[in-house]
Amino acid sequence: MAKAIRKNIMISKKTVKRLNKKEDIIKVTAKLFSQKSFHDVKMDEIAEELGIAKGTIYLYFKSKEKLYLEILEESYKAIEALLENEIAIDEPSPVKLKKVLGIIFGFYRKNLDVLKILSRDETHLIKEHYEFTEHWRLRRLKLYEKILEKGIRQGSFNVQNPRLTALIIFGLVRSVMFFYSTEKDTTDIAEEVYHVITNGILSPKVSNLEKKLKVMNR
Amino acid sequence: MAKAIRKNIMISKKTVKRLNKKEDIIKVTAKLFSQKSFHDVKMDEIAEELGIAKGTIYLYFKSKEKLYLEILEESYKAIEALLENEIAIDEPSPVKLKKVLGIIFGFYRKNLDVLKILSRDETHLIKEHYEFTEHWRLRRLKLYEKILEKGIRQGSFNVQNPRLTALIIFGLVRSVMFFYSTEKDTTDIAEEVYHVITNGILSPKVSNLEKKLKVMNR
DNA sequence: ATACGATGACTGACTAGTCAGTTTTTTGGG
DNA sequence: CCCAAAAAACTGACTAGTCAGTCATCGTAT
Repeated sequence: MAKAIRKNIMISKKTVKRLNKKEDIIKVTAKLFSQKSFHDVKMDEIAEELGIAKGTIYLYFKSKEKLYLEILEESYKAIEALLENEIAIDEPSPVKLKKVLGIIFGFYRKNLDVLKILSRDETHLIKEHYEFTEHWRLRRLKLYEKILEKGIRQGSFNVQNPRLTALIIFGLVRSVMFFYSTEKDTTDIAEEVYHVITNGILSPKVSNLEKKLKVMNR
Repeated sequence: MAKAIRKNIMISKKTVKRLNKKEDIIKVTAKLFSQKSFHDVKMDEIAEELGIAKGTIYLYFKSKEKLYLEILEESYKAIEALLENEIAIDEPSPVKLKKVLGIIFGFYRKNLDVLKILSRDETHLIKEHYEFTEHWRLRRLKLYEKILEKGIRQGSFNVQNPRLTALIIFGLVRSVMFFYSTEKDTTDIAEEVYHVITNGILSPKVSNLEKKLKVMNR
C-alpha cells in the first residue's frame, strides 16, 4: 500500500516536471514565433534560448510544425475557458459585450505573442494551421454575432448587419491591441472601444440631421 | 539625325519592354507572396510561373528581399496617388470619411494580395520591410485622425479619442476586406461600414437611457 | 562581328530532424 | 540506508535535403 502511494507520488511528480518542461518550451517558443516568422525561428535557436539540446525539443514535440500548433491550441483552450463562464451568464447584451471585450483585451494583453502568431497570415504553412486560425476566427465572430442578435431582439441594439458588425469588432480588436497605448488598463481600453462602437462618432446634432434627410428622401 | 532618332526609339522600346517585364514579375510575385510567406515562395517557383529562367529575375531585382520590397513600394505609390486627389478636396468630414473608405476598400479589393502581404507581420524579415509597413500604417492612421479632428472642429463628429478611433477604423478595414462578402460592391461596403462607425450600434432608446444614467451619476 | 539579354546547371551556406551515446533519476534487493 | 542495475531524459554531431544567388554559355538582333 505504502509502495503504491509512493509510486503515485513519483508518477505525478514526473508528470508535473514533464508538463513544466513542455510548457517552458511552449512559452519560449511562443515568444520567438511572435517576433519572427515560422521559418525564421530555428530549432537551434529555441534550444539555445532554453539552455537545452535541440534533440530534447523533439522528445516533447514531433516536429516544428506540431510545436507551432500546440502553442495555438494551448491559447485557444485558455481563452475559451475565460469566456465560457461569461457567456453562460444571462445579462443585458450591452453589458455582455463590454465584459467580453474586457476579457478578450485582457487575454491578448497577456498573450500578445499569440495574437501576433494568429493574425499573421501564415495560412499556407500547414493545413492544420489554416484550419485552426479559421476556426478561432469563426468562433469569435459567432460570439460577437450572437451578442449582437440577442441585443437586437431585446431592443438594446440597432444593428442592420450583425455579420458585418461582428467582423468590425473582430478586426478592431487586433489593431487596438497591437498599436494602442500599452500603459492603459485593458478594462479602460475595453470601455473606450465599447463607447465608440455603441455610440458611433457622429455628433447628436448631425445624427438627427442625417435621419431627417433620410425621412425626406423617402 | 535619323540615326539618333532611331536610336531613341530603340531605347524607349527597350525601356518599355524592361518595365513590362519588371511589372510582370512584380505582379506574379505579389500573387505568390500573398498566398505563402516570404520563405515559402521560391525563386524557382516565381521563374517557373513566369516561364522565364531564375537568373532573369536577378537581372531586374538585386535580391529576393528587394523584389519583396518593390511590390510594396509599387502599391504604396498607387494608393497614395488614389488618395491624394481626394484629400485635397475641401468637403464636410463625414463625406470625406465615407469617400476615403470607398477608395481604400476599392484599392484593397483590387489588391488583396498587397493587403495580405502588408498585414502579415513579417516585421523582422528585413529592417526595411518593417519600416515600410510601419510607415504605411502611420500614414493611414494620420489620415483618419485628421479627418476625425477636422470633423470635431466642424461640429460634425463627436469623438473623445481620435487616436483610438483612427486605430479602430484602420483595424476594421483589414478584417472587413479579408472576410466580408466579396460579391458586394466596395462602395456599398464602405457605405455600410460608414453607417456602423458613425451611428454606432445602440438603439436610440437605450442610447438616451444611458445618457440619463450618466447624468444621474453625476 | 559584337553586344546584350536570357539561361539553367551549379555552388555553398544553411537547417530540420536523427540517433548513438552520455548523464540523471528511479527502483528494488540486501 | 546503500548501491547496482534498469529506465528515462538528455545531448549534439551528423545527415540529407533545400534554395538563394552566381556565372559560363547561348542565341539573336543589329
